[in-house]
Amino acid sequence: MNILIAEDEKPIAESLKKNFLQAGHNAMIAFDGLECLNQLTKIEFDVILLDWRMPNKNGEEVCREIRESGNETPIVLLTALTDIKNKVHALNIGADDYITKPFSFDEVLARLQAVVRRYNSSVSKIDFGDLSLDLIKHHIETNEGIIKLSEKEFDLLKYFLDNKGTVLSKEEISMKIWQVPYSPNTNVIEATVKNLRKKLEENSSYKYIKTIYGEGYLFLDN
Amino acid sequence: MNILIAEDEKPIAESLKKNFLQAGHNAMIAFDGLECLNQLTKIEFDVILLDWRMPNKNGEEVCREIRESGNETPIVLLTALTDIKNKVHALNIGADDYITKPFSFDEVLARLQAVVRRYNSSVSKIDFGDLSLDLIKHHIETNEGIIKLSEKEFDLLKYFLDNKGTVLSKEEISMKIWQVPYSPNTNVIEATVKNLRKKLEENSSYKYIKTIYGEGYLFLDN
DNA sequence: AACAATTATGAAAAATTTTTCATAATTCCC
DNA sequence: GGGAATTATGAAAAATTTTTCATAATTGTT
Repeated sequence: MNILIAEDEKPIAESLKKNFLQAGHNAMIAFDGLECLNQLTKIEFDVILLDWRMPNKNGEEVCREIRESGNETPIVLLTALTDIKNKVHALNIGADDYITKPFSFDEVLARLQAVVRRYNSSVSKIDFGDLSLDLIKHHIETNEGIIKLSEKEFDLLKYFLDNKGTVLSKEEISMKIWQVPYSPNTNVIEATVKNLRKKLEENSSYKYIKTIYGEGYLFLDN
Repeated sequence: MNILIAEDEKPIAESLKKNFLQAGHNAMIAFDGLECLNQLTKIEFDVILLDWRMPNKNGEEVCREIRESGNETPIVLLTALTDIKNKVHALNIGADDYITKPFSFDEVLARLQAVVRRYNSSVSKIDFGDLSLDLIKHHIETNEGIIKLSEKEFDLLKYFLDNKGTVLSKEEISMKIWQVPYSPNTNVIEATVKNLRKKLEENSSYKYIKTIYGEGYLFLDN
């Protein structure tokens, strides 16, 4: 996991970082609110551990600004306050969880992992190469914008993504996407592959769909 | 929200119930672990508030059994222990959150709502009436089978479901579904509503989409 | 290299979805 | 109840998607 620690108390921040590294994760420290927001524009984190009290924008402001910018990275608030109103409040301004100081490192890690687990299972996108398939909106998102997909193109791409790295025969593709046994007197599959390839290759430098002569198609990420 | 309170201390359970009802929710009490499991086989709840210490199976056992039965209803544990090991443990046996006693009612409610919100956003189907919209496959599932939806029908239905109970003006619908400001010299909205209504009403006895004359459309479940 | 089998592709045809149009039905308000 | 405004609807037109067709290009085999 890639963790951003936003905490102005140096000993706490560094002890957390040390423990995260030891547990096999990656962690960076931001010593105030502005630095935290700044880091987020540059690097993508899996989770943000955010102190409630910080110089240059406090946790609440930072939390709100993160959400307003459309960033949905899970946030866990670290609060020294026992004041319950703030805890309740935290969940309402877009934080995903909070931990009351003093805390044990085990508790912090368990909370972060729980929050990340929930977030990942709630995400309805599949990333591949430099593209991302939105499973709800049925389109591809790129750095440049949106690629619209027809229904058949979406179904085929999703099938490829669900089976990347394995060769899919025309028989399998036909059953899954057209719900009919493969028949050689149509070439809808080839035609659809062609159109999907075109959309992918016009928007990415990767060549995702390989042809395995005599066997089928193979989808690769890299 | 439909809430199951599993708590053996009568005053606590009943005070919680009273407060939930007052806040406009529905709540039932199970006074021990077995009763809790029993209730769950009969009624579907939105969230379970589970005391850690209970006669006839404690919170941990109940939590584990609920998950083993395939039930994914969000669970919030209520724990009198300050023992951190148990808190960490709670998240690992399938609970979604926990609250340490003593708690304020506001905190309990905020936690429950946060957990339910997260759960709902992680689910890829939206149930309404006797139908269910599959957000990935873009079709409706009924007891009798599948209703295919065109893209515009899906978008519109999802928009209705995301805003059920509130009147949506044609201006709002036009912006959201067609990405253009509403114009009275087209009637695509009416036409699409008509087609969607037809599919819904051919497959359900509910009349989901109400017309609010001069204001817009209102989607209702019941 | 030559041949057969397989895959790719542009363009046309067919099918479906989306939108428009003309008109009917309903609601609101006096 | 009558009239204006709003909404509903069937059918046609337009746009898009899906499939087919004819042919080109590529691959594996000998």
